[in-house]
Amino acid sequence: MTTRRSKPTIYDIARLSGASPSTVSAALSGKGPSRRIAQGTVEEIQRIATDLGYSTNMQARGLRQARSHLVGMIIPEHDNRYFSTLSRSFEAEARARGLCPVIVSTLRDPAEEIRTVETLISYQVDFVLVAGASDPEAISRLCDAARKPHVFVDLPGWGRPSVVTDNHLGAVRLTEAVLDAMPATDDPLRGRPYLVGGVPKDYATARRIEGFRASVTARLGRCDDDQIIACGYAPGPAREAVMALCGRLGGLPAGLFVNSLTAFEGVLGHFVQLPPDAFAQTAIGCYDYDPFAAYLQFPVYMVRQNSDRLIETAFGLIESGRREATLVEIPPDLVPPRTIFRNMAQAPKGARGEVPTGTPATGTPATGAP
Amino acid sequence: MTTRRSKPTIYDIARLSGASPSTVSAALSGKGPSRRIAQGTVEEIQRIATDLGYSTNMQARGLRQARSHLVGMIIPEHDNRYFSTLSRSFEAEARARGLCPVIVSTLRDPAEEIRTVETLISYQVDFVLVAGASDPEAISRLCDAARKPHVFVDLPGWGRPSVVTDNHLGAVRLTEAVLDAMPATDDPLRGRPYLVGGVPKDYATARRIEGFRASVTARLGRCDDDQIIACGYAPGPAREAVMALCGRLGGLPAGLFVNSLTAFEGVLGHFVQLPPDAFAQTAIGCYDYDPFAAYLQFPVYMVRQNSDRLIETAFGLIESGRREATLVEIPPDLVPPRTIFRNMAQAPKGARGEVPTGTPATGTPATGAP
DNA sequence: ATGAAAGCGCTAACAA
DNA sequence: TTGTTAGCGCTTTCAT
Repeated sequence: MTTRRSKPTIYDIARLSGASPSTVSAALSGKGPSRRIAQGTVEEIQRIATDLGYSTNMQARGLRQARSHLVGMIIPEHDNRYFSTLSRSFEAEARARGLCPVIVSTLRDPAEEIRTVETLISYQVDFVLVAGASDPEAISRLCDAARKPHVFVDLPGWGRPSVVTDNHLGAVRLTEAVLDAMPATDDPLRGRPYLVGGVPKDYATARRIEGFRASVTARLGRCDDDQIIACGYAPGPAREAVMALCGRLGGLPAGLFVNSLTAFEGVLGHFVQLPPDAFAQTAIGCYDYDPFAAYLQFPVYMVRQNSDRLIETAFGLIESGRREATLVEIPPDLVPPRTIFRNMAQAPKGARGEVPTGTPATGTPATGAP
Repeated sequence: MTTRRSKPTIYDIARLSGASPSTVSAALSGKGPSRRIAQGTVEEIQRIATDLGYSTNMQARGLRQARSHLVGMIIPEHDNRYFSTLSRSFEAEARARGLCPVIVSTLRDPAEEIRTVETLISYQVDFVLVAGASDPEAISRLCDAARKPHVFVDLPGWGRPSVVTDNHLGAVRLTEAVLDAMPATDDPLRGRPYLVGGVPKDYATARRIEGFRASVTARLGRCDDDQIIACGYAPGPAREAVMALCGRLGGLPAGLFVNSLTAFEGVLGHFVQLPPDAFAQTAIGCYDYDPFAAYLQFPVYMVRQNSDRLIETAFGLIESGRREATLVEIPPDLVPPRTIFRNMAQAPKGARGEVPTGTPATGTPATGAP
């Protein structure tokens, strides 16, 4: 094959095959049968195309068809195991449909969110999934103006098709696990569980707080406002918040519900300062799952959202063409700790007694021990 | 603003403003000055555009300009802290240039790599960054045929512009940290460090093995082949490999160099089966960094690659127009453990004596302790 | 300082 | 079974 000076087009193939451009186009996009092109012609055209290293110019096709076969998703950040898992699911689902996934993060910046959605629209993406948006309504306005189908994931849009985790259920399960694991204390302040992290105006956080409150109230009779410390998602403030809390209580609380992985990173930033036995009297849970976080020194209960189902459902909503208010809730899983505390026989003083059972935390089931 | 039946184009704006489409085009793409359009005209056009909610159709622009303003990057997987950090850097760099980032993962499947590159090319991406490719030469052939500038990141391409971490240096540093932390043992087999994970034919793994061997040989006089267990990147095989190793040695080795985060996930899958004091006599290091992995029960030394510099440099190479063989190596950082073992005063029996210093492992510096 | 016209590569109607 | 034609929305000469 000689080096061409520019990319081959269907006109090159038309010339070489003696067929017309439209025949080439049809043959190359699998429309041979419906256009009833002769088998031989199709094969000849394909052969030449392969020879030439031809590939369809998707911009031209997209311009003509008024769509792009691109599908967009916006997420707050890439380097977060929850969102990167959503990305994985989104890619799989897009590919299964022959679409090209475009995943862009917004760093939780509302202005960046808007700009990103505008960009995706100007590339004529076929539709967009919006995960963890901070201003859903602004996004919906934009998409509506451009007639872009869109579905909210993780955080619901107002009166829009949305698919979210059953945050209430997840929070209840996590809170109950923490309550079960909490040691009894006489100290009235340290004896209560606390929730740290999240943005109260976010639907997800609000629902989790409700679940937390409900569980705590059911178990302990009450849940006070100072048990809720919604200091945002970022690690820094979460670290400060936990530090302040520990200062206030004179030590770690008996129970801690951390509301996101990023907040948990911050919490660990404080924990690293504490002596090892500080954790013996504390039960810890984290909403969202990260395999490494599941292996920390102290047992951590985690909530794993069902990424595949969230995304599948979102694609389903898009394809159903729904535009009315719809809120689908997907139940998450509670993942018990997978720490070395599992083997109780050799557990050091200070380790607590639960032997977690339940499903393994990663795909690789733990079999056989020495 | 009334609801339009389809997206407004420059022709709508032309009609409304009385200007011609070409004037509108120029005014809207900042070419007012060079085309010397009257200030007033430009402003009027912009006003109407805003009114209409106009946004450029990038497919049409791209078709005309024979480029897309899209830039592609392929990575092996999204849900891996190393690659997701590369994604973050890539996005930042793309945005700084007014380009739209398209990041697609290939799940380490060579066929998927090829398909993905073909897809990116058919969307006329301006250039592509290739991270962690398993078949760089095939990718280069494709890109060359399409005259697509491309740079390899993380794993070099053969005779192509590439920017990689200084794997040798990183491995030497990590190995030395492990060697320093290794307890002395009489057992000749357990007393040696082992390297687990990676693909020997990968350049990165090969260089790391070289570094490992060099350090081990310098310190211990020799390094045998059975100390290198390159069982791939996936968690499952890594878990099996470590399990087998422990079986062979009758316990954990004194030193363990894990060659990737995914392999480390597998290693932990085995560790979870072991009694807590099993780790007292082992020094552990992991190539690549994950904040949660940095907080595990036992101290873990980690190598953090400089994502921002890798990506910046890659963009630089693209922009310089280089096509010849170039290999830029970026030195990585050694991140000391940030475990609760830091506070030595209260460290339990079995904890080792180093108080790690050096740079904090996350962006949030650890200040003030209770 | 601005307009007219051509054309990027493709597909969809309509002819034949 | 295939070819002809028009046009998607934009940018870019070239004219004025």
